[in-house]
Amino acid sequence: MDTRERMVEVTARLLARQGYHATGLAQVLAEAEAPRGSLYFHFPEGKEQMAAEAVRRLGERLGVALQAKLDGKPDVRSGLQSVARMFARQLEASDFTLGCPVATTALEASDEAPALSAACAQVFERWTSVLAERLRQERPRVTAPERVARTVLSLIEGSLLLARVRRSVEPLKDAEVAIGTLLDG
Amino acid sequence: MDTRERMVEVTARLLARQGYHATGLAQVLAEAEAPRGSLYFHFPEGKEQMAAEAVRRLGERLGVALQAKLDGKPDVRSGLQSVARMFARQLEASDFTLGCPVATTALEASDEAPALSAACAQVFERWTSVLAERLRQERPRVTAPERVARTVLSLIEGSLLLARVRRSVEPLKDAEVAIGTLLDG
DNA sequence: TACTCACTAGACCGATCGGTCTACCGAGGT
DNA sequence: ACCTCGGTAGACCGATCGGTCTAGTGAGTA
Repeated sequence: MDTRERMVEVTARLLARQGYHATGLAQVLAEAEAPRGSLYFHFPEGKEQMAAEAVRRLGERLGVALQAKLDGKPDVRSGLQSVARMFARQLEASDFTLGCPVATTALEASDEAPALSAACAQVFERWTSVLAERLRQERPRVTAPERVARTVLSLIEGSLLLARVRRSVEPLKDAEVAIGTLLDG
Repeated sequence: MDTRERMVEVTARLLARQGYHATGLAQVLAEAEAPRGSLYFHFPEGKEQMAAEAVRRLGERLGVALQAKLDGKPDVRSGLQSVARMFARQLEASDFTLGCPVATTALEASDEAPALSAACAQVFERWTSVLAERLRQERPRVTAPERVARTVLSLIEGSLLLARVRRSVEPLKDAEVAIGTLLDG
């Protein structure tokens, strides 16, 4: 794994856990065992550019996982509920430090780091399309699958936020139930 | 308004807009027109303590507003939908810089600032109870109003996050519809 | 007047921030 | 052998971070 790769990977991990501002370049470089010079060679625009790249990677990785979960289950509903359970497991296993990998960064960036914010928006957009596409495919007659997808994503994001702060997976369990209501109720 | 008051007020405003790490003491002190010494007189534990106080204030303020909205509408459903619309208005009016006033801080604090994180948790708890209480009162037979309240709060928080990042109130409009489904569907 | 004490005022601290700069290394081409 | 050049290495920069410290101020009390 080359230096650039290691830097992106480390940054991604740190962004997911502690967000943008709490992640210093010194920490990234130490964990990636890379010198400072390499950072500005690979990312001429500096920290924000590297973070944007890391966010895109996190987004794609989770996008693929999401796709897989949805394809691996008989219907969208159970697929989404299994996603909620996956997040619950991840939260507990990480002592409530790993929720949505980009949420913290997305909020931090939203009014001072346009490039980073754009990367986050792009990631959310992708997740929404994955979900909407699967909805369209399973339920051809549903109107506005994008809206349904966005609503479910909102619910999951919100419950991840509450769960993390509360240090309890209850909000995710509630969301799991609510997903059923939203899709079929 | 005394010095302490001004500091809390300024901190609250800045936390809502830019979060915890992006809010430096220098900025707070400048905007509050207070000297550095006063900060550590009023908040011996420093920045985190002051931020926790500001978060509690933000929480109570929004809690009261929430209560008022719910009491001022004929039923919980229309009350909550009006809350969603209020947030949509606020987001647009602020050029998408003002969503949930504590969400950014809550995520940032969740794994490195326990006192601050606790204040955030407390705030979310309060909002949940306000909503649950109103639910219990309007629909005595509903089971687990706390769960319903938490679910709706998750949905609103998530849609505020998406809306802010997307710079569009669409997610909030979708949430408004979904609130109806969750409560009555 | 003299003493107290809650509070203001801001100089100062070491640490860390993100970013720049120059020197260097080493594989590939000629 | 020599040069080029993609990339490493890390010293160094000014700015800013949160926090500490001492001096001073001013209203209240005896």
